[in-house]
Amino acid sequence: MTNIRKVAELAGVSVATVSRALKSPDIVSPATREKVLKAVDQAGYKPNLMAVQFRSQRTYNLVVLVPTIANTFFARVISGIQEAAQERGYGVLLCNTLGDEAMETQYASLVTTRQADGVIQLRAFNPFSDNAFPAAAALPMINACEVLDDAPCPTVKLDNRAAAREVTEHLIALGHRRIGMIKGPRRSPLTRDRQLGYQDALSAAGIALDERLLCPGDFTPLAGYQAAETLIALTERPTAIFCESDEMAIGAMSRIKEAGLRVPDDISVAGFDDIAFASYTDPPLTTIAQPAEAFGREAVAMLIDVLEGQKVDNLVMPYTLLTRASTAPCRP
Amino acid sequence: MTNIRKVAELAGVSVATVSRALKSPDIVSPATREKVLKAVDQAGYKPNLMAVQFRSQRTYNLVVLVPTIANTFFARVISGIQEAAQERGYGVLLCNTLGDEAMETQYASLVTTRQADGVIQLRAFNPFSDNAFPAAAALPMINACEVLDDAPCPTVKLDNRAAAREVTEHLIALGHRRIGMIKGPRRSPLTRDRQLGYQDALSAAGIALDERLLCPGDFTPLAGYQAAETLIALTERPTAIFCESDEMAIGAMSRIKEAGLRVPDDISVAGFDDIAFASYTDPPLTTIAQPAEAFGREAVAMLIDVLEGQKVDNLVMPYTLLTRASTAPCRP
DNA sequence: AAAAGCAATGTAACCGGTTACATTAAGGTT
DNA sequence: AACCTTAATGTAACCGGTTACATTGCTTTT
Repeated sequence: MTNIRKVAELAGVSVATVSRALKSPDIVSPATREKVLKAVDQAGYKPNLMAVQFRSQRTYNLVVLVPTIANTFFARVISGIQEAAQERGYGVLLCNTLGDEAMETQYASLVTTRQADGVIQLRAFNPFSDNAFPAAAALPMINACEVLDDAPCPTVKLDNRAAAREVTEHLIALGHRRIGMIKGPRRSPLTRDRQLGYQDALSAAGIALDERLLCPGDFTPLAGYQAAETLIALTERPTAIFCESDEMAIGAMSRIKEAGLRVPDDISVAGFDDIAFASYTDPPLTTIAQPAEAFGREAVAMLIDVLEGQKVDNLVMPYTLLTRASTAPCRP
Repeated sequence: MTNIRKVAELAGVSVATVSRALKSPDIVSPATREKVLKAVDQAGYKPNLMAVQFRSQRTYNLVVLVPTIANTFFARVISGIQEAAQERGYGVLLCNTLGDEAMETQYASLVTTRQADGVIQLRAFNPFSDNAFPAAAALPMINACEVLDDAPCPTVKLDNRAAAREVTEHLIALGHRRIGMIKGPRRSPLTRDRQLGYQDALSAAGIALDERLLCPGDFTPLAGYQAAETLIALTERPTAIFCESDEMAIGAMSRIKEAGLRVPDDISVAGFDDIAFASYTDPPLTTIAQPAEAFGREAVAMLIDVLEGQKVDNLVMPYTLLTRASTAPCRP
């Protein structure tokens, strides 16, 4: 394989000169530069980036820990990450963790073994919390989307509590008073915040919290389907359901219709995320739009700032309530 | 940072012995091994894998070129790739190409610059076709899912022609004779094969091909929505529509209902891929199930075989027609 | 007992770049 | 003309592992 020494030989200069001609063209004479470039061309020389990286101790790779790539919201976040990383000359090492903490820890350790420069964690878990890592060293990481309360690093998130409150207020404004909620995984701070927002709206409207209206889920259509089954089986069934993800909302609508009920006539349904399918469901889904790609882009920008030693502040992203046909006035 | 020399010093042995104690424990004496392991532990030593990779000229990274990660079918394929790669000790460098050939070429060149060992291309394009690459060298690559006719590498694909024929035969068996088709991008061999299968079924049933029933699309819900608009505006509108992807089928169903028509009563709809939402649409979608994760796993296995110098054969994956409620007998 | 064989370990070259430092040559100053 | 400055280039150390080859010391063979 052609290396820098072959090129140097071909051009009749030293390897240092070749390196300089390519990296800092301004400090070699035009004539030499010309010679070197010709030799590079002739030899079909491409620098062995592994050697470059090894020398500089930078890989220009970022590890991304994603709970599940099958969720279209995360797919969009990853799109944003990938785009921004590419622009800045970084590669993206993807890890679909499925919430497996051992796997997250293992991938995060790519940073300590120098196969990656930093980590973007999209789940509320500190992959460096394992004993294997030196507690002292703050390893380069950004926690985005689903954020730890005591994250050991900068974070990018949504004001989930405010967003959930806004959806719930929308349903209350439509006259609903029995509002079910299909939640995310129990231990997630994201789920807790959204439930708090839901409760904020209820208590502001003077509606008592009914625990039976709260169903756990895991963000999949199946979970939404099953939770809806529970909710419509209640003796006093809800007239509206707020789902913590569009995927669950789609599952819930499917079950509601299967029971012979209509959306929104019998039950209004609201989701969260505004995935691509949200405007193509029947009826189109009322939901909270999150700037998914921007989440990814910002996380990359912040991580690179961290890697470059700059000070980085936490970021809160904006959201929008999109009112579509799946929510309508309550008909008693 | 602690390196192998520090460990050697601490253990009172040479660096070579440390290296051997870790890599081939059987060729050092038990006593020495013990000493070395203790020193490793004490120093908190982790090998710098960048150095290892540099030395061995293997990165244990695979580049994956995916047309769009936002498509849930590809998200599943990537899951499979990631899982298999992880098991075999490889990382996955993801590139969401959006069909941009320059980007694909750029990422593929990571192989020539030794930042990755091989490429899995999920689109019908040879990223090494650029002049920048030496034509002679067959670079390690697998072409999966959407496969080139003259792929310069092993391939994993579906028998798209047979699958499309089976869907179309299913519709014909239900009595449909005017069957619309919402296709993929014009130049894709995958689209061509599926159209051929569609035509095979038609001609076997003695139905003449009507060009007006063929609409191009790009696999997104929006494309399906728009194509359906065109189809239902025809003076003699189709009684069934075969979509080349579930995402388009979902868009199409949305437009059909918007027009006040019912699925399947007025128009049957069939998709392709069996994405997670396919069973939660209203009505649930008849479709072709593809083993998406298996595609990914097989591609990884094949690529690693290639990297290890083994001979690799092309692979054809199985499919299944899933008959759901979106297709029903034709009512004239 | 000398020779041969072998296990365990050490020495140092090596991978392919980058870069601190040394050297050379050319131009400018007094 | 001697001295200084600066630009251009060369030399070689360096990053952190791996491994071919050399060395040492012990055991076995004849």
